[in-house]
Parts: sequence; structure tokens; C-alpha cells
Amino acid sequence: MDQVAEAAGVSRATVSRVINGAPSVDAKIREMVQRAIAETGYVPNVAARSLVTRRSNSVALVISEPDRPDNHSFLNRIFTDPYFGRITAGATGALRPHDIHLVVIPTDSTDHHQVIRYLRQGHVDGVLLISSHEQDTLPRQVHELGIPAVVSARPTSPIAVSFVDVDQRLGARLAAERLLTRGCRRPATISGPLDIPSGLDRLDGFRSFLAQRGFTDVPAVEGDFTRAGGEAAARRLLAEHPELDGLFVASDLMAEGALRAVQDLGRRVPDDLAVVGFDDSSAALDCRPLLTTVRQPVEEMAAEMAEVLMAHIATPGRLPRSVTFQPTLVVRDSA
Amino acid sequence: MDQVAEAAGVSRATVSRVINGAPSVDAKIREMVQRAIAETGYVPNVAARSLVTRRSNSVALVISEPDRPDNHSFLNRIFTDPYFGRITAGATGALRPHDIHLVVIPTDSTDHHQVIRYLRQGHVDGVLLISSHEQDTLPRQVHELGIPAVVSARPTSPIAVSFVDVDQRLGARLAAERLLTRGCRRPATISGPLDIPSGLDRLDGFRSFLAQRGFTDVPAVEGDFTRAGGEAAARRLLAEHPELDGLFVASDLMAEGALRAVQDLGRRVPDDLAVVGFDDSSAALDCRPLLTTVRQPVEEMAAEMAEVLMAHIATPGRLPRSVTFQPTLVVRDSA
DNA sequence: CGGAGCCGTGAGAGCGCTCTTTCCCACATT
DNA sequence: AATGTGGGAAAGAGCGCTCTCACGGCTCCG
Repeated sequence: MDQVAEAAGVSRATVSRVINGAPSVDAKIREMVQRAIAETGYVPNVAARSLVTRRSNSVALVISEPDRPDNHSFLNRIFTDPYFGRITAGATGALRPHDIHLVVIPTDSTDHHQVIRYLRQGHVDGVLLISSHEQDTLPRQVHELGIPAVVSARPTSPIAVSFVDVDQRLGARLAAERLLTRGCRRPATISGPLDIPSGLDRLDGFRSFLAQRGFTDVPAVEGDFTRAGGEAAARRLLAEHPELDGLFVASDLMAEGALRAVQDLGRRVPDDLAVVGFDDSSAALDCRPLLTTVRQPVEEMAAEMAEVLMAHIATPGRLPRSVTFQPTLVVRDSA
Repeated sequence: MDQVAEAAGVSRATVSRVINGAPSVDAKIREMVQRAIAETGYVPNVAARSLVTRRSNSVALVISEPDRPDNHSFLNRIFTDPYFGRITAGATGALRPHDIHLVVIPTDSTDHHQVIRYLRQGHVDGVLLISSHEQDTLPRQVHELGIPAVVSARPTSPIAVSFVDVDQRLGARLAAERLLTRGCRRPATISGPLDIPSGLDRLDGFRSFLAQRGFTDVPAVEGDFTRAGGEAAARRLLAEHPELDGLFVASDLMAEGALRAVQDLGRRVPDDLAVVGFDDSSAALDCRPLLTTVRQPVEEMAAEMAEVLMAHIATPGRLPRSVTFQPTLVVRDSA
């Protein structure tokens, strides 16, 4: 930087001003400095800058999942699930124009303390926290740290933190309505894990809407948001309730598996059994027949999380805000 | 840090020694310092440390893909493809024990300069570069930067950089052998994009092995490593060559699509037509019948990339090294 | 014509750490 | 008793930047 200053015949302070785009620099001098920068090939040292500005220009994407028996499959599951992929894509897209980078940190409860330590050290300016399961203590811990944070769903315990969510119950209702509209009279559902709020909300939303319409004792089987889990759940459900004619599956991945099971068992979709998924991920298009599903705009939601986080970073005292997205029904062939 | 030093009745230097685990500190003093750290809740400032050590303890995972018409789908495609997911999982797993974090940076040629700028600024200690397409200039640019780097495949132009790859031709040969063993006499292939070395190598390896065994003019159609692409390619292939009885598809994702097309067209798999994939990704288990495929240990390869990179970071002058993994055949139901 | 006000620049004090150098003291050696 | 030896702690100089504050020179107004 001294070299640049000397080459341009100005002081270090002026070089700094030019680099940071301060408006109060004379156009001629600005140009001279820029030429000097180009000639010397000068690149600012980010560590030195961070030291004084207290900014790192990066944020963490912390993906908190329940413990897994083995670490390998844990990582693999996370990074292979299209849901997390869409989150990453959405967040990256929103952050990039602001030149903010993303540090991806998967975690389960066994290494919460490492994550917390990382965050405390000031590596990042804020956190996007993807946490779904009920008992997860990480949102609270992060909140207590005082670092800017946005969570991916309404926290289960009431903490004053910003979050972005989709109206889960409305989504479930859209699915239920679609099934009824098609003429289904024996609806059932494969839910997500019931220790996850979104799993619970979708189940509850589905059932309570149907109850209003006079359908009680709607069968439900708990799934685990994987294809294999969906397939197994569908087999179980049809074994116990062969009369079913409509099925709401709480994720597209599970729906893909369920569709397979249903067809293996000789049911035609949608004629014998109509199936509605949830997510509208790429998996919906991998199904045959193409999956009718409830669209959750995951990329937009992640982008919104990023925007809210950046706002928090820019103005520290800012009050938490929550944003709820509306799901929509995407009608294809399966229902 | 001054507070800690005062609380422990020592100097800042000693606190630093304790934090960095210097062996030459008296046990009693060490303990006092640690107590002081705990009491004050002191956390070292990483920016200040980086400023003097010239280390950031993070590395970039740069995923370089060809230009896409629209940015949105570009990000989505990358983060949804299980191949990149496996890479991320493998790299994360290897880096975590060393407390090194991963900054994920997707890029196409339109923003190479941004990536280069980011790297030059010293945000990261090194780069894991995932670059597949032939004309990609990024590997060379990164190499010229002089920053420690490891590339995911043999660079197309000969630059002195470390890389990790799988023996693509051997993999293709394993597939060919399997088809012949099953008794196929009319083999064909759906290749990857031919401007990607791995695509080319698999095609070439397949054909040249078959040529040795007397099979010439083996039909091939170019695919694009997506499910939809695989499906379309299979339809084209079977329309032109209805007599086929064996098919090597250069990625599991494409194989999944191809399988669908083949079965839609009334062929039974594997009886009428045997299908072998490539990758052994989770997609292989989503196929029906379960996909016989060539296993590429992507997670291990990514982990190895990370190890090599850390070695380069630790000892700067180190000569480039390349590691080639052996693929294996995983026999399931489709061939 | 003198002083107030403003714009643009320079000087210099840190930001919080590491690491080399220096120093002290206890103990061994002659 | 004087000198040598070495382990362990302290002192202090940076690392490369930003940002406040002071100041010089200009315009403008009374």
C-alpha cells in the first residue's frame, strides 16, 4: 500500500479512500491511484482490513441435523439432499452480488461447541442456521452469542430471532383440497418425522382441514424424508388400508419412493390412488407419473434469509423479523 | 488478551504461548493462564492472528462449470447434483479434524476474475478446484496465482499442479467387460459431454476395449450428465439401433433416465437390454432394477484432494503430485 | 478585505495478535 | 566465590490496514 501511495504521489490514507470508494476524492487523484494500483498489482490484505473493520465479509451456513450413527453417511446425506442444495443455491445467489462468501458448516449435536467456538472467533459476520429438529439447542446458543443470525424455520422455543418459513399448514391444506377435488374419499398421509415442526405441521394441517370436511381418522404413517423411507411407509400404509384412494406425502423425495411402492403393488396413479407431494424439488420431475406437489420456494426463502441477515449485519440493533412464504399447488399428473 | 495476562499475572506473550500450545510453558503458569482465559471468557481474534500468521485456516472449494444461460438454474444444478454433494461431503470430512473450513464458490467463466480476486486477497490458504470442461482456463489462472491448489481431474493442458482423478478408461473397461460377460453382443453407450475429458475418456475406454474384442462401430450418443438428458439419449439410441442388448451409460443420473426410457419402450432390463452406469452415486439405488454401475469413490477422492492440499499448505515448496483412484464394478440387477 | 466555512489530503494512532530478542534467575561447574 | 548454562518469561516491534483529527487552501459572504 505504501508503494502504491508513493507511485501515485499521495498518502496511504488516500489510497485507502480510493479502494473503499470514498466519494471525497478528487477525480484526477483517484485515477492516478487506480493506475498505480494496476501497475503495482496491489491487492489489499483482507486480514488487516478485517482487523480494523471488524468485518469478514463472509457468513456461515450452519446445517444442524440430528445425530447420526456414523459421520460419513451424515455428511453424505446432507450434501445429497436436494433441499439443502436448494438452500445453498438460494443463499449463494443472494450473497454473491454483495461479495459475501459462504462458509458451509454441517453439524450435529456432538460438535455444537465447535461451531459456537468458530462463530465466537469472529470468522463470520453472521449465521444462516438451518435447523429443523425440535430439540435442537443450537438456535438458542447462537442467539445467546449475540451474533447476527437468521433461522430457517420458526424456532420451537420462543427466542427473539429472525426466521424465514413457509406456511406449512396452508401447504398441507392445498394438498388436501386437491385430493378432495379429484374425488378422493379415502385420503391418507405419509408424514415427515414428528420431532420436526415442519413434519408435525404438515400432518396436523392436513388432518385438521380434512376434519372440517368431515373426514376423521385419516390414516398417517411417519416417514423420514428419504426415498427409501417413503417407499417403506407406503407399503405399510397400503397393507393396513388397502382402500385408500388419495395420498399426501410430506416431501417429494418420499413421494418418489411411495410412488414406486404404490405402482409395484399394482395400483395405478392417479386413477386408483392420487398422490400429492411437498417441496416441488427436482425429484418431482423424476417421478412417473410427474408429481403433483405443493411448491415451497426454497431458493427464494434462502435468498430472503440472506437478505435479512445482511440487514442485521448492516444495522446491529435491528429487531428480529420473520417472513412467511406462501406455498402453491403445482398440478402435474399424479393427482 | 491483556486482561487475561493481567488476571493470570503474566505477560501477553505467555498467554499467546498457552493458546498456541507452546511446550515451553511451566505447567503451573499454563494452568493459571487457562483459568484466566476461562474466567474472562476470552476468545482470540482470528483477524489479528491471520494478519501475522498469514493463515486463514480455510480453503475454497471452487466449482467451475461451463456458462449457463441463466444463473439461477446454474446454481441449482450444481448444488443439486449428487456428484458435487459427494465432493463437498468428502472434503468437509477430511478438513474438519484439522479445523479448516470450507468456502464454497460456484463459478462459470463470466466471473473467473472475481474468483481470482478473492483468492489473491488471501481469504483462503488454498483451493480445491473442481473443473471438468476442456476449455476451462481457471486451473491455469489459479496455478499462475501461485496459491496452493489441487484440481479434481487431470488438467487438459499440462500445468504443474496436483490433481486427483479416477482411472476413467479402466472404469469404462469394467463396464464393457460386464456387458460382454453377460453375453451382450450389441453394446452401445451414452457418453458424457465430449468437451469434458472424463466424458471423452469413458467413451474412448469403452470403445477401445470393445474393439480389442472385435466389436467395432459401437453406437454412441452424447448425453449431458442429467436424468432428462439420459432419457432423451436412450430414446434416440434405441430408435436408431433397436437391436441393442447392452448399454453403458457414463453417469448414474443419466442411467436413471435411460432406464426409464428403455422400460417405457417395452424393453426388459436386464433381460432384453443390460445397463451399466458410472459413479455409484445414490441415484444407482433409486433405479429399478437396481443399477449395476462402476464405482468412483468420490468422497475418498475429495478427501484425498483435501489431504494433498493441506500438505501443500504446510510445506509451500512441495512438488505437485497426482493420485489416481481405481474404479470398481458394483454388480446389482440391471446388468 | 478579513474571517468563516468547507473540501480534500496527510499524519499518525491504533486494531489484536505473534514472534524474535532480550533478560532474569536458578543451578551447575571450576 | 566467580563464571557458565539454560529454561522460562517479558518486552516490544511489527503485520497491513482504516479512520479520526488536524490542517492547508480555496470560496464566499458581510
